[in-house]
Amino acid sequence: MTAGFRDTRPSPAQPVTISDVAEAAGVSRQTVSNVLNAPDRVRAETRERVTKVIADLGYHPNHMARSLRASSPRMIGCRIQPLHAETVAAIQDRFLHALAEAGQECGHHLLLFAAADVAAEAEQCTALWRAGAVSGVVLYDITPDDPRPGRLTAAGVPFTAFGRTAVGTESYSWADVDNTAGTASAVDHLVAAGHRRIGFLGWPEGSSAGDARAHGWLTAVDRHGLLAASHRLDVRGDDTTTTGSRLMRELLDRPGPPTAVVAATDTFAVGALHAVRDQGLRPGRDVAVVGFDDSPAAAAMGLSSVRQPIKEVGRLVMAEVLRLTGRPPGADGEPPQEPLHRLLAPELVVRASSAPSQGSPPAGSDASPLCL
Amino acid sequence: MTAGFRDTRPSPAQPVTISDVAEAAGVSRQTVSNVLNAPDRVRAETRERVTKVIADLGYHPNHMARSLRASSPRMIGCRIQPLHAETVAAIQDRFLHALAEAGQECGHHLLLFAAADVAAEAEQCTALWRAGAVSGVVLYDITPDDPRPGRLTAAGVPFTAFGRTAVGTESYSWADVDNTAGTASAVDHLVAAGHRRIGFLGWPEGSSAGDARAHGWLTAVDRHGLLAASHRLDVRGDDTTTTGSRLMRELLDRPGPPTAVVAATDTFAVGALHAVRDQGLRPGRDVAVVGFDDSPAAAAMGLSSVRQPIKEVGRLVMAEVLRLTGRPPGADGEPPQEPLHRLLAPELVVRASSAPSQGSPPAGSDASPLCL
DNA sequence: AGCCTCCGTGTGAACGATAAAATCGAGGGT
DNA sequence: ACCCTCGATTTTATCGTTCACACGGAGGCT
Repeated sequence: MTAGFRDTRPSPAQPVTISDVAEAAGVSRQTVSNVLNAPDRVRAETRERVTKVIADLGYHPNHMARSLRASSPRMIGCRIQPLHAETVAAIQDRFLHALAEAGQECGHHLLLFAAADVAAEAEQCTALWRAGAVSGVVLYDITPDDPRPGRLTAAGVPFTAFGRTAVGTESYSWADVDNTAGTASAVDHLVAAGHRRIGFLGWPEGSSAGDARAHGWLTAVDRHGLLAASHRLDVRGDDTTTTGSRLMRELLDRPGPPTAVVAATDTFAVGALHAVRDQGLRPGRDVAVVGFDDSPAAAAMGLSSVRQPIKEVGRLVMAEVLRLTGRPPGADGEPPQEPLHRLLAPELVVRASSAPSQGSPPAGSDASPLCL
Repeated sequence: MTAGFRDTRPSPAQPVTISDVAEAAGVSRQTVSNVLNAPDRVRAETRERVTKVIADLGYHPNHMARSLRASSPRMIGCRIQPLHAETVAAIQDRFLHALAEAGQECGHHLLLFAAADVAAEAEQCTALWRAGAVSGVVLYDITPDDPRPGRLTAAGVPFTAFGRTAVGTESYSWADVDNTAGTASAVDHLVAAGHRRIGFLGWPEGSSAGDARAHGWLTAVDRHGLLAASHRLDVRGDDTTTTGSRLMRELLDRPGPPTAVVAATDTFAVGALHAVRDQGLRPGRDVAVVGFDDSPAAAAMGLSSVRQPIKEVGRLVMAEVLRLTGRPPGADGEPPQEPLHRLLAPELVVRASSAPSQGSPPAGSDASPLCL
């Protein structure tokens, strides 16, 4: 049934405290504390003795006690969203992982909570902060008219956002991927490959990232003087492969069909690839496709895609929220800290779906053959 | 730059404590505490007065202080994995959300951390528990020879797993989806539809869920007396649509090709659907396909799929780990608690990819038309 | 009247850790 | 011999909350 009746000593029934260590080492509590927090104040000999006892007893400083004393919980709050779409999900996963990893390096952990909607999320954030359970919070998936930044600012909760609203972005800290530059670089790449009619597949207007991606496509097409040829090749729908397929078929059926498309997500792009092949066209040779997000599926299928530096965003956002919580801005006369506004450049990963003419790439190259 | 220079009162620079409330209400700390934790011990009149002051001052009990006093952090630890495959990711998202939601109902939160591998994860779990940062931990994505349950048991860390190892399952608490029953029900469904040669697409041996799904297919096929016709139709590879496609093509090229396949994941299944259509066959009519996980993609594409009751698993796992942490098993003479072993039945969601003969289903039915 | 009980409230201690201040001993300068 | 400094360590106080107990007054019972 259970392992053994009397454990040797690996799992102490009573957790070992700093006093236990002090007693065992023949010093006072504070000396043990100094060994851990200010080793230079302790004589080398004593330090070694205490360190050994700490290891022997398996002592770990109590997180709650430390947080209480420092009145800093060393926790960053973050909501986990229910599964909306596949794309969001994939990003959420990677973002949360990046946050957790970045926080861990400075001894901070992630406190995850669920909330029904953004209003409930803002309330939760405020409550958690007031209760001293988190020193700050992270927001993501920001919509243009998102109420969260405003409410948290009003409540005085330190936070940093991945993404930004349409207005008021100067008053809070955020980091965002330059979606506009992402789709623009995709267009540049396609133009350089000789394409002149370049379509766009994306969400309907109303999302922050989506609108920026559409805008990047539009301005880049215009900049290359291809607006007249391309501006009718802008189609929108919800983010599924099915819709991507349908939209692409529509485009190909038009009088002046595109020779290349930029998709707002890999999901759209995968759907588009199917549609291309359905029409008996060769993806990458007859019609080029570039996706967005560089999902595992893109790598597997040889789909060119714009890679978001999610890990970097996570690091930045975590670093910023920690900076904000470092010294509360309410403190005496201190000048209020300048909020962070950072736009990170995404990176276009070229694969077979948009560069078949590359010939046989060297082994291990990212431009793997298109196998659909 | 910043909103205002002197906030009216919404964000108190100094957090309001229980003593502040006590002073403002003209009672002692303990009375305020009683109002919150044992209202029946306080006279109604006093209770109302204190409650009002609490609301006015916006008092929230300090989480850290409460945890320290109770020596129970009301936190459950859980690792977040880096993105392995798409399938894992989708499940991870939903599982973490289910956990967070279930925990919230009893005032518990999720502490997320990153770890390079299972060994590091076990170490982190132990450290977090020793440090009193979590009252217990949750494991998931368990492999047959997973070292985590053993190590955590040895360290005395309360935990519950989503999934189980090959041996020793009786000594720890777990909940799992009955993967075997899932693929078996898919086979039953296909047999009922008249299929006799039923293939299987899955991972190579070595994963817990994967082996169980393969086993379910095999035993069900055998039970229906179709082993001879089907046993050579078992193909394996990594979990990508590309591989799914390739494997399906292989199956269809064989002498006695399958008229239906059961896939270990929706990813395999989506790939299989592509291959079917490539051969000029009609998915659902000529060749039936059933996936696993009921991902959003499956719903969108009309792919029949076995749905895992993730939400229910999350609730169960959270409830169990809270039960385990309720009273430490090390306490005096108390009989050790019986660990939980629970197998949850998945549910087959039939859609067009395996039941085209259903004709036009009533509007809103799950058996939506197959649009690939 | 005297004693016990019960109810509402207040006081002291403790949870485990750490910042700040006090203490102690050794050495150095005059 | 005295004072001073300096480094190593201990003592004291504190973070915000809750448990265990003490206290005082009202009421009932003998």
